[in-house]
Amino acid sequence: MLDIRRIRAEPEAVKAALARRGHDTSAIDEVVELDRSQRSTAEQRDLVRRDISNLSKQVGQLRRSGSAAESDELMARSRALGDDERTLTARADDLATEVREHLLRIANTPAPECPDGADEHANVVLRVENFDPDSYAPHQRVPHWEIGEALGILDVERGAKMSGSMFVLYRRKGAALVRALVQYALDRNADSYEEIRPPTLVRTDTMIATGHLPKFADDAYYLERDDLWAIPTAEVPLTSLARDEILDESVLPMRLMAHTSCFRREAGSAGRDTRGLLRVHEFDKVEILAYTTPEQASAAHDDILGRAEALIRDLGLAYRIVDICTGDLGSSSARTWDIEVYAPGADRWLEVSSCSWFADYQARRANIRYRPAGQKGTQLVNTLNGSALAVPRVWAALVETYRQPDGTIALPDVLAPYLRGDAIIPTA
RNA sequence: GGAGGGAUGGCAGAGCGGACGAAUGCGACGGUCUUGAAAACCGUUGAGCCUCCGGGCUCCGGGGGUUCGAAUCCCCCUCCCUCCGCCA
Repeated sequence: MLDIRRIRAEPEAVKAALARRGHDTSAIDEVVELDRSQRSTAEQRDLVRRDISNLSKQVGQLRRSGSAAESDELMARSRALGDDERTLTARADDLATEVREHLLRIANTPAPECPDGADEHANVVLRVENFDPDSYAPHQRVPHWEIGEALGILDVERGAKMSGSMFVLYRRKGAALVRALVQYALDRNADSYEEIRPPTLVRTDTMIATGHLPKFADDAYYLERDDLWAIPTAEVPLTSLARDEILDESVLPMRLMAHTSCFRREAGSAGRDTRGLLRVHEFDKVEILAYTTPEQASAAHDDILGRAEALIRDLGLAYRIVDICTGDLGSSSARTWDIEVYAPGADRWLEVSSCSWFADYQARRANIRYRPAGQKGTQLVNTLNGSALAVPRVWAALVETYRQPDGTIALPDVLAPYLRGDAIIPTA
């Protein structure tokens, strides 16, 4: 969430920044007003509390020195203040809750460099790599759902039978390829990212910390009986790893990575991209994430993008880097770069990575701070993360790109060690 | 799932309802001493909010309650530990 003091100090600047996203800014005016009453109510409450506390101290002293009549009188006066205190406290608490509820629903302000635009059409393609639309042969122009079925490596029908549409089942070398991609991504980042294997079911607070709740509850799977949420990305547990903690500056930047299943209801996109692996409810992903000081954030953002890009590049896929515009930016993010991979069979660009800088927006929700060396006090960290590798769409692009004239698939050699030495997927 | 024990500052660990934001130890930081370091000694050392910058308020796992006054008493919840049961 945003800093209430910043909103208080420069409401117009914050409104202007949110307007770049196309968001309604009336919530800012409301929160400013609520905050004003909250503070004045809290101040009145504090004054009453001070009086009660002073009277109580005197009562204690009088009791020891034995003036019962005097202490009885002070007790009566203090008791009378109790009602005021309760009323003011209740009012101040209600207002504080309202302020927080507003703040939790206000998006992050986009970075100044973020391109302006209303929706994804205004995203800016920064670079296109390894792509020549005329270089694809007819045997590569077959969509992966057809290839997958023909080779017996992707079973959409059985997936739907056991779990419903948009749940898929990988088989044989298709399943091995999932595992191979996961391990490839983990191994390539093990030099500076600590591997974590977090829970995939988390509490509500954990979902709030990253900004996935309260606003986007419909997008997540929820287990009512146990009050737990299925994570949509490993970003969720990894961001809560340091929740409510004060880190030593020497541990920053703190880099983490995790392979998890990710669960998405895709409530808003029913009927869209339903073929094959374009959009599925459950998928594997390797996420990389960093906690940094504000000064380290920019370099960490470059590092995350660079690592995600290197994985795709070394798989030999065609891809492009996209600068997400203000209208398409995720609500917690200040700046996001996507990597999209070209799938020649589906003939589409598929988003396979999203590398985001959240500034201190998530850190404030999650209360993650550090002690700047040599200074007293604490400061909020910055958080950043990116998908190192999201399996299904990369799987799809690989299978389509590397399909041979004879229908087999010759995967890139970098994956061979993870496929028991054999990067060929034979015809069934 | 059943029975019992616990949760206090960076860590360890005290804390008869009033002088407790909290003893003590360790750690960390600053200083003295030393060629330098160690040891010793002295001092400092939780977080947050508001402020008319004088100060005020909150926080002892979380939430309610009793009281003039709660770390301390009562109730509920969460988590941790021990034992039993079940189990990959």
